[in-house]
Amino acid sequence: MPELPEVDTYVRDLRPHLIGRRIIAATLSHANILSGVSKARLLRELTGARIADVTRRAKHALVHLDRGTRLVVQPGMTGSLYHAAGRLPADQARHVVLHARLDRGGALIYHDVRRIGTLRLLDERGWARFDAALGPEPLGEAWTPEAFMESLRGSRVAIKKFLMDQRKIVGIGNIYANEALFAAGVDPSKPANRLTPEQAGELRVHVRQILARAIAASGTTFRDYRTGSGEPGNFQFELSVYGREGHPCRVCGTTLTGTHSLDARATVFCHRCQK
DNA sequence: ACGAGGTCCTGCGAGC
DNA sequence: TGCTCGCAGGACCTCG
Repeated sequence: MPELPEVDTYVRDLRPHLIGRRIIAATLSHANILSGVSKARLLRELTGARIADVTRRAKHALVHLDRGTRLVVQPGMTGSLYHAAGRLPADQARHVVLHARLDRGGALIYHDVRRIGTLRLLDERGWARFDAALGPEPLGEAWTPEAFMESLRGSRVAIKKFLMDQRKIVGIGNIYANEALFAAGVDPSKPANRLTPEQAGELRVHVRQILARAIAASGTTFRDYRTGSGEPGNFQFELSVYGREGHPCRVCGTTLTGTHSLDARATVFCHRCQK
C-alpha cells in the first residue's frame, strides 16, 4: 500500500518521463474516484496542459500543470501512478482509472484495482488550504524533536494511531508505523502523551531511518505495489514485524503478537521488546 | 477529545 | 471442483 516511500518512488520514476510534456488527450473510467472536481472539468483542465513539475507531499503525488493547477493523486490502498510507453496488457488495462496521452508518445496512467484512491484538481488557493491541513514531513527540517514532543503532549490516542494521523505527521501508514514502533521499542497501544522524551526521541529517529531506507529500497511490495518501471520494491525483505505475526521476534525470539484492536488495522509487535 | 464503527472497492484465499 | 464469505485498509464520516 502506497505510503510515503512508495509515492516518492512513483514521483522519482515519473519525473524524467513527464516534465515538459503536453497532455493531448485524457480519459477517466470512474468518476467516483474524484473529490471536489467533476469529470468534465478534470478532463478539460488536463487536455492541452503542459506538465511543469512532478513532486510529492505526504502520500500524494502532485502533477503540476502550466495552467497553475495541480492534479493531486492519493493512491490509497492499491493505486499506482506510472508512465506507459506502449499499449497495456488487457489484465492491466482493466484497472486503469485515468489515462493521459502525452505528446511525443506514451501516457501517464493512474491505475487502481480497488479504487479507494482519490484524484483532486486544485488551484493555488485550494492547494494552500489542503496543504495547511497536513502535518509536517517526517524527513523535513520542521519535524524537530521539540515539535514532535510538543504534538505528542496534546494527544492521548494510541501512539500507533497518532503516527498514522496525517494531521499530526504525514506519510506513515500501517506498515511503517508497525516497523518504526518495533525499531524504537515502543508499545503501539501506549498513549501518545505517555511516551518518555527518550522514547519519543528514539521513535523520531527510527521513523526517519525506516522511511529513508524504504525510499532507498524503492518501497515495500506486499501485494500490489510496483515501482514506476513495473518492478517490485525491495523493502519487504527488511520488515521486522509487519506480516510476521506468530513468527519469532528477530531480536529476542519471542513469538510476535498480532491484534486488530487498534483502529481495526493489523498491528504486530513484540510484547517483550516494546514497552 | 476520543473510540468505535461504517463506507468506499475488488481480489484473493480459506473453508465447506 | 466450485461456491460463498471474510478480510485487506487510507481517509473520511457519524455517533456516543
